[in-house]
Amino acid sequence: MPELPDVEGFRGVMQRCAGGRRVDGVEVRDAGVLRGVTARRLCRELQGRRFAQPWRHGKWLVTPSDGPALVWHFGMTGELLCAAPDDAVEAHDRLLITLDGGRQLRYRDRRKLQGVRLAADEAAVERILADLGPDARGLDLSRFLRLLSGRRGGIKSALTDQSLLAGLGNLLADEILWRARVRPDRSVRGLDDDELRRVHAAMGRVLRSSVRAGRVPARRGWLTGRRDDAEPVCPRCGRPLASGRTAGRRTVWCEHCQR
DNA sequence: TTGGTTGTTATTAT
DNA sequence: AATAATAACAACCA
Repeated sequence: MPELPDVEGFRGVMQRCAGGRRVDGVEVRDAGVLRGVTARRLCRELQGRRFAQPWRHGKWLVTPSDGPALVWHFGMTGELLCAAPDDAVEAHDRLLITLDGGRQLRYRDRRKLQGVRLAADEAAVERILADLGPDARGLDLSRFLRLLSGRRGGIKSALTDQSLLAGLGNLLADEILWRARVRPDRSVRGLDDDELRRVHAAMGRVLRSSVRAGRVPARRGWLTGRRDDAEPVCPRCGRPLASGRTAGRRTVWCEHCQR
């Protein structure tokens, strides 16, 4: 799941559940989600700390405290939940953080492709996020055009390159390009001004709706709502959708609508 | 059993 | 130097 909109949702969960709260207990149920920190040290460093305002960059969530910060990445299957401590713990709840005031933050992740890091200070956070481009949300047109100018290679691989701009994943990239009527395998250099503007405008609209929904919505009017159908058709023209591999990922597009 | 999956990273190739 | 392709990571589902 987690692309920019999902992580933005987790930021909200974090803020509502843990903002201003103190850590009363930490339970690591599966240390496989800890990156560069042992369960012992995580518990020791976090115990008694008070969470401050969480923030997001791309697909990363940073949750500072009056001590160290936690830096979260959700991989393909991670999520952050706010629970009551006596709610049943599920099989993939890997980390439980009990807060004062009677709530519990839970990191649930089936595949454990990413996880949680501990950053001692702001500089350590910056080091973790150092290779990311600017956040895709709120990127204005002129900055967007500047980022893409001189870029070789395909538009989809550019959009999903986190070091170029941060936050877009496979579903968002396909959705944006479908909306902009641009084929995913087009080279960036081959796109004219109008096409680039359309991609930027589609990015803005898709992100706005997706952030509101907390995910890329699988609505029937969206490509994302069709791509997993047995015989998917374009929501715009009704013709069968094409599917293949671009930038190493499954890619779905409409041969008729996207040029 | 095999293939596929919304994530990143390392390695190799172009 | 940049980009692209591939496998690996891990777990599950069809």
